[in-house]
Amino acid sequence: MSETSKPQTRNKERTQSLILAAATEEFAEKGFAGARIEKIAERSGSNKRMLYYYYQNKEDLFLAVMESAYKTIRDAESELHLLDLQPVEAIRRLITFTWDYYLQHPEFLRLLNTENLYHAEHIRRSKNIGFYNSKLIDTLNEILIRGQSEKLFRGGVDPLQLYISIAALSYFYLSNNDTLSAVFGRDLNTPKAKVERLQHMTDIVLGYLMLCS
Amino acid sequence: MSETSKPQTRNKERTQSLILAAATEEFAEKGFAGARIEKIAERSGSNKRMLYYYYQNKEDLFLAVMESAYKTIRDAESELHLLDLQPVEAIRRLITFTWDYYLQHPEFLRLLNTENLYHAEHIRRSKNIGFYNSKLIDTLNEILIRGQSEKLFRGGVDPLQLYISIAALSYFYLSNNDTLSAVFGRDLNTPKAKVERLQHMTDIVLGYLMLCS
Amino acid sequence: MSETSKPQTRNKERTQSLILAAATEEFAEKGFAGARIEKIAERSGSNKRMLYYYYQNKEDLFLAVMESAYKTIRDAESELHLLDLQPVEAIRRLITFTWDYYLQHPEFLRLLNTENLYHAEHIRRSKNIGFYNSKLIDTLNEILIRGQSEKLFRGGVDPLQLYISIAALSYFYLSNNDTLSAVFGRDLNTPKAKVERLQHMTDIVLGYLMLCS
Amino acid sequence: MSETSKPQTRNKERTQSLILAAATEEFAEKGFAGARIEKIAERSGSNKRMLYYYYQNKEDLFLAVMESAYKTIRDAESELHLLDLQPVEAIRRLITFTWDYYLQHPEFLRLLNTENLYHAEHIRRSKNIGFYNSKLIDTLNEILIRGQSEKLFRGGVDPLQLYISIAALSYFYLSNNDTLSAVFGRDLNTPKAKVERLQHMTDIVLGYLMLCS
DNA sequence: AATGAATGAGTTTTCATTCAT
DNA sequence: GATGAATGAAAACTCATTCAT
Repeated sequence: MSETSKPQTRNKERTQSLILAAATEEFAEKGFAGARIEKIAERSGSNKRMLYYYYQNKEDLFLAVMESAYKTIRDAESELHLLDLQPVEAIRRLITFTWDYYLQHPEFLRLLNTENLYHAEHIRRSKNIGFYNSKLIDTLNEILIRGQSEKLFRGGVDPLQLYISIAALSYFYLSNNDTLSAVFGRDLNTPKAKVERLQHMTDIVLGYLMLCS
Repeated sequence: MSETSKPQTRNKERTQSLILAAATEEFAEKGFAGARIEKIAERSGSNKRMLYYYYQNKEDLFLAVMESAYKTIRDAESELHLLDLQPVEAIRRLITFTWDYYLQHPEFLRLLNTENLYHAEHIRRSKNIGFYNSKLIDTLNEILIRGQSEKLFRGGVDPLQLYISIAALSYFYLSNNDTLSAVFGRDLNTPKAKVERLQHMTDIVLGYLMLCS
Repeated sequence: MSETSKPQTRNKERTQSLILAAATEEFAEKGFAGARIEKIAERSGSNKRMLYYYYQNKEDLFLAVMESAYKTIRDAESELHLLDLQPVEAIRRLITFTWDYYLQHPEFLRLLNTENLYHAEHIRRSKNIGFYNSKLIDTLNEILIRGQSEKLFRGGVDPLQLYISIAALSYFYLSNNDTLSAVFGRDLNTPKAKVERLQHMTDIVLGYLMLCS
Repeated sequence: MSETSKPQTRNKERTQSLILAAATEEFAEKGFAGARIEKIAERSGSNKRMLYYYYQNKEDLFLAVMESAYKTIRDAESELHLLDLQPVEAIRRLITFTWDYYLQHPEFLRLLNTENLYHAEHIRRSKNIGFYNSKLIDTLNEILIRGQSEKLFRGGVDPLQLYISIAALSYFYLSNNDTLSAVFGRDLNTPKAKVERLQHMTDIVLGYLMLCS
C-alpha cells in the first residue's frame, strides 16, 4: 500500500531541521506576516500538521528560526580568534567577517529586519540569544585596549558603539541595497561596488580608530 | 458631530490626506503584510470603500505612503543649506540632521525596512522618488571638494559611499534599537545613550574625513 | 469657473439616450449581474447620479434596455413588407432578415440570453413588448395560407412553431458561435462559414415547407 | 449527525462531487456573475474554504462545472448506438434524444447560455471538452451517407450544419421558453406544446432531409 | 439638471489551526 | 510519527445606491 508514498522516514531530527530550514527561507523572504505556513510545509517536504507538532504555532516557529540564525552567526564568530591577531589586523578581520557573513547570509539580515518590525518581541522571549554577545564586546574591548597601549588607536572608544558601527556600515548597505540602488539610480550590487564598499568601510573605521603617526 | 471628526464633508483632498496619514501609521507599525485595510479605514475616520476609491489597492496605497514619506524627508533636507556652512560644520549638520530626522520619524525607518523586505518593488515603480537624491549627493560632493581644497579633508572619498555610511550609522542604531538592546542587554534608548551615539557617529565620520594636523 | 468642465449640455433626451446606449453595450457584454453601473456611467459620458435620476435602479435600466432593443427589431421588421412578396420569396426574405439582423445586432442576442437566465422576469413586467409580435405571426400565417393555396407549401404548419424554428436556426448558430467553434474545433465565424449557414437554413426551411413537385 | 448530512468524513471524492453538484445548480440558476460562492458552499453541505481547497477560484470552479456538464451529455450520447438503426430512425432518435436531454437537463442549457456570454472563455481553456464531439459528427456523417445511398436522403448535407440545426431547434425553444411565452403571449411550456414542438422539429428535419418519393 | 464623493452591505479569497485516519 | 482534508474567522476588495454641493 505504501510503496508509492514518500519515504516518510520517521526521523525526528531530520524532519525538524527540514522544517526549520524551510521556515528560515520563507520568513526571510516574506517577513513574519507575509510568510505562509502552507508554503513552509511545502518547502520542507513535510506537511502542515508536522509544523504544529514540533513547533506550537507560527510565532514559536519564528522564534526558533531567530534562535537558530543567531546560533549560526555566533558559531561563526567564535571561530574568528581575534585575540590572536595584531589590533589593526583584528579590526580588519572583524569588518571583513561581518561584511562577508552578511553577504553570504542575506536571510539573516532579512530576519533581523523582520524582527525589528516587531520590536524584538520574539528575541526578547529567548533565553538562548543574548548573553554570549557580551563575549564579543569583551573581545573587542581587549583589542581596543591593546591598540591603545601600543599607541595605535585612540582612547575613549566604547566597544559596543564601535561594534554597532561596524555592523551598521555593512548591514545598511546590504539590507537596503535594493532601495538605495533604486533611489540613487546606481547599481550597488555589482562585484566592483561591493569591493569598493568593503574598502570604504575599512577606511572609515581605521581612519577613525588609528592615531595620526 | 464636530468639524474635526468624520470627513463626510465631501472634501477630496482632506479625505485623501487623512487616509494617507492613517496608512503611514499602520504600515509603519505593522509592515505591509501585517497592516490591515480595515484599521487604516478606522484610523482615517473614513471607510474601507474610500481607500479603494482613491488608491486602487493595498499595494498602490503603500506606494503612495512611500512616496509621501520620501517627499517629506526631501523637503526637510532641502532646508539644510549645507553649502552655506564651512565643510566641517556642513558634515556635522548633515549627521545631526540625519540622526534627528530618523529619531523623530521612526515611521520612515520602519517603512524603509518594510520596503527592503519587498526588494524595493514599490519604490521601483515610482517615478517621483529618485532623481532628487542625486542633488544631495552633488551637494555632499561639493562639500568634500571644498574641504579637500582647504586641506581639511582627505581626498578620494566617494560622496555616495559617505552618505550611505552616515545614514547607516544612524539608521542601524535606531532601526535595530530593540533588537540590539535585547541582544546586548543594555538599554540603547535612553537620552544619555542617544547623546553618546550622536557623538560617536560624528567622531567616526570626522575622524575618517579630517586630515591629521 | 465652468470653462474647463465638460459641455454639461443640460439636454434631457440626449443624456437619457446616451445612458441607454451605454447600458445596452454593458449589459450585452457582461450580462445583468456582470454589468457595472460605474462602467455604464463612464461609457455614457455622464455620471452615476444621472443613471438613478432617469432610471430608478439597475433592474429598471435593464428593462429599458430590453424594451429599446425590442422596439428596434420591431421597427426593422415592420419594414419588411412580406405580404408584398410571393410566398417562397417571403420566407426567404424572413430567413435572411432574421439572420442579418442577428448578425448585425449581436447585442440583441446577448440581451435575450441574459433575459433568459432571469426567466424573462424583466420582459414580463413590460407592457410595450409583446402584443405586436402577434402581428408578425399573423403575417406569417397569411404567407403560409397563400403558399398552401398555391400548392407550394404543405399544410398544417403552425406559424409560431415555424417562426421559432427560423429564429432558432440563426440564433443558436450565432449566439453559441464561440462555444460551438471551440467544441467542434472549426471556426464558424468566417465569411464562408456564414454564407454556408444561410444557405443551409434556407434549404432546411424551404425543404420542409415546399411540396414535392 | 446522520450519515447523509455533513461530509466531514474526510472523503475527498465525495466532498469534491458534492461541491461540483452544488456549483452546477448555482451557476445554472444564476449565471456566472450572479452565482454566489457562499451559496454553493451551503448547497454542498461543505464550507467556502473547501471550494478553494479543491478548485482554486470561481472561474476554475465554473470550468470544472462546464467540463462535468459536457462529460455527462457525452456519456449519454455514447449510449445512443445510432449506427444500429435505419437512417431515418437514427435521425428521429437523435432529435428525440437531443430534445429529451435538454428537457431533462435545463441546467445544461443555462450553463451554455452563460458560457456564451463569456465568449466561451472557460471552455476554450479546457483540454477535455472538444475532440470527442467530432465522433458524433462522424456518426452523423455515416448516417447521412447511408441514407443517401439508400435513396432516402438528399445529398450534399454538411453533418455539422445539420447537427447544429437539430440542436438549435430544441435549444432555442427551451432556452428561450420564458421569453417566447411572454413575448408571444402563449404558454409554450405545457405538455401539449412540447409534444407539438417535437413533432414539428422532426417534420422539419426529415422534411428537409428526405427525398420525395 | 449635473456631479462625484461617500457608504454599508456584501463577495471573493486567504489564513492559521485542528481533526480524523 | 505522519498525512492532508476540514474549518471559522478574518482579510482584501466590490457594488449598487445615496448624499452634499
